Amino acid sequence: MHNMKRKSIKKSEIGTLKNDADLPSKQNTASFFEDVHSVVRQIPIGRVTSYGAIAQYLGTRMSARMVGWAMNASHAANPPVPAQRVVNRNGMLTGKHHFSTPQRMEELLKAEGVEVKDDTVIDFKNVFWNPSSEIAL
DNA sequence: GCATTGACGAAGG
DNA sequence: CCCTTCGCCAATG
Repeated sequence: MHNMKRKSIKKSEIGTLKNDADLPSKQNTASFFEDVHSVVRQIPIGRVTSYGAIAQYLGTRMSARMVGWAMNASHAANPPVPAQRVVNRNGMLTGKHHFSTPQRMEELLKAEGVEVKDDTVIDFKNVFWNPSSEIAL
């Protein structure tokens, strides 16, 4: 989104995050959150993707851990980010504890038509959405 | 400035 | 097939 401001992530949420313009060597940090959020917002309803897939799509320059870490700030992003559609490589809802309630993530997914059992997405590979191959550049 | 942690993932045992 | 180790990069104590 052209109008997306780099402050889509509140500094208070990130902590000591400074203005990216003031950090020449780290100017990608702030935009990294935007990139992650942008990708996650493109995940179709009823589909899910993984942290690693997003990392790979954005370029192998950072690890999948940074994607998960970035998601921590997603709740403050605007427009909202459907964080429930991002699970780990096994389709497990590893980020459930970061929602309002531990069961909230599963509820959201089921409401979208994604079957979940035992904190894992059923038929994961079938509902998996790979940004690297699904997003047309 | 070093050690630990983290919504991860791949590799090795 | 389960568990441990390591790499990844930034934040935190």
